[in-house]
Amino acid sequence: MFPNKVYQELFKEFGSQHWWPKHKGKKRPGFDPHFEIIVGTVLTQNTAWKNVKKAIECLYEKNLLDAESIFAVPIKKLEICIKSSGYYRQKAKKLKIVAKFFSENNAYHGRSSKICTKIPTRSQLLALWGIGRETADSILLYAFNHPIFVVDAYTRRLLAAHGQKKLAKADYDKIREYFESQLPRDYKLFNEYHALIVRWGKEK
DNA sequence: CTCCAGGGGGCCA
DNA sequence: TGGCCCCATGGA
Repeated sequence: MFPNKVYQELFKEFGSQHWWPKHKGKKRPGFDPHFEIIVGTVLTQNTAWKNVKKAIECLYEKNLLDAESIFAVPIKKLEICIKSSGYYRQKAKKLKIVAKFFSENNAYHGRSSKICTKIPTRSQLLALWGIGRETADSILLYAFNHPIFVVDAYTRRLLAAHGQKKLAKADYDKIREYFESQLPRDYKLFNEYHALIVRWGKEK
């Protein structure tokens, strides 16, 4: 397949998907929109976005949409708040770990006036319990505008649908490197492409 | 009723 | 490495 050509076709069919950023700090004044994206990447693991939205709203209402607050809040309260996103015990633990990482790295302060500029490395993220390759890459791409191609189950189906049966079953990083080698290294392109692939997959 | 969503960790051969 | 199983809610 020709990744560039497929992208054009998908965009022509579905248009812009408006994944992240969903709002640039306007919807939640006082909170760093980047950290909300990071929370979203964790909560949406194998979960419908609709269920995640409720959880994020709850976190916002309880002033828990920044690293320091999540790090400090009792985990039980966190669990109750994110219950709608499923796997809520595991995800509460994951959010705690992620919040600890970003507060210790002095990356997020929860206030828009101190937005993060320090980009974590992929291996730093992968070292965190609960952060696998797809989530790490989603954080880098969607929260930090780092041009890395996010691979998921739909990406494999897309490859298979275009005759790349072999590559579709290959290792995550082989697929990622394939797309990255075939496309200009543009974070906006990667952002939209992954979202379009998911949209395509849901269309079935 | 079943199936699955914007995955990842643990375990075992 | 690769294949299972588990985690859990909510909508179709």
